[in-house]
This record gives sequence, C-alpha cells and structure tokens, in this order.
Amino acid sequence: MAMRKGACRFGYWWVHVEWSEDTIHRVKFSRKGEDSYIPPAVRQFVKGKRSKISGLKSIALSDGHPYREIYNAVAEIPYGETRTYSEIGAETGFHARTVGVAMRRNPTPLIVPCHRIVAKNGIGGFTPEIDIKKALLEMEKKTSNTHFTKKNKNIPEVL
DNA sequence: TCTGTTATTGCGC
DNA sequence: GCGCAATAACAGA
Repeated sequence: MAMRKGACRFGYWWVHVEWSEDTIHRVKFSRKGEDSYIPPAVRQFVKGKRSKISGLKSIALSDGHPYREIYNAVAEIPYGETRTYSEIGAETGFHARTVGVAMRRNPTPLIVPCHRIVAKNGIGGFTPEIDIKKALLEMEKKTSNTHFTKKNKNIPEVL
C-alpha cells in the first residue's frame, strides 16, 4: 500500500497528513507547508466545515496499539465538548498522568481529538504548540454555536 | 531491570 | 496560589 502525503493550512500553521487507503498514519503540525491534496474529510474538518472525520481510520485506534483504549475514548468526545485527563482515565482505567502521556504520543491529532482533553484546572498541554490547541478549541466553539448548534460546556476560562 | 520522561492531581501551607 | 509528592506506563539503555 502506497503511503500518501499532503498538507492543509490551519490559521498560522500547517497540518501535514500521511495516509494510505482509508487509514491515517500520522498527522502533525508545523509552521511551514505547501497546500496539497489531503483527504477531503480532513480538509473540511480543518476548515471548520465538518464536525467529524468520518470514513477514515487512524492507526492509533487499530488493534495492538498500546493506547488504543484511551484513543477510542477520546475519539468519542462530541464536537465542541471537552473532557479532563482524569475523566478519560476513569473511563479507561488508566491514571490521569498516563492519559497525558498517551495524548503527547498521539500519532494522529484531529482524528483522535486530543485537543478536547483539558486539565481539571487549566488547559493542559499540547505538542508542538499550545496555541494550536487553543485555536482548535476556539474554532469548535464558534462553529458548534453556529451551524452545528451544539451547546458548549466545560471549556475553561483560561482560553 | 532500571532510569528518565511526561499534555496530572490534590493536599498543605 | 505555589510547591511537592504520589502516581502509571512507555522508551531506551
């Protein structure tokens, strides 16, 4: 199976996607990039025109991945909502700290919406830049209040 | 094995 | 508020 690569702009950043067939292998953010083809579902999500990335699988959710349980729980968080590290921990039986480690190593942000995981008393962290997480949450907040009509709760004031 | 690395939490002051 | 200890699990040596 041939691996494909592409990129899409998101605010000040670029979203780089690597995939093959219907499986996303890696998603990463960087300051540089060139616009090129990526799966339409991902592109629309990044542009705030779609509330979930359907029809695509992530290797993070596949059998054998050490953090599969955690990523599955995260993938079920609805658009525009957030959970804390300890909530995900309680659901999956992992320690909050471990959830943090799993999020940091998340190979496919967006597909596994790790930006929706916040600390109990703050925003938590994000790699490589915390501002990306803030921007993603802001975008979801706005779009979910407009055309996705969803109530927004739990987003910390620190944004 | 053992050590270092975490995107956490909660308690005491 | 801040500092600190408890804590789970992986990666690399």
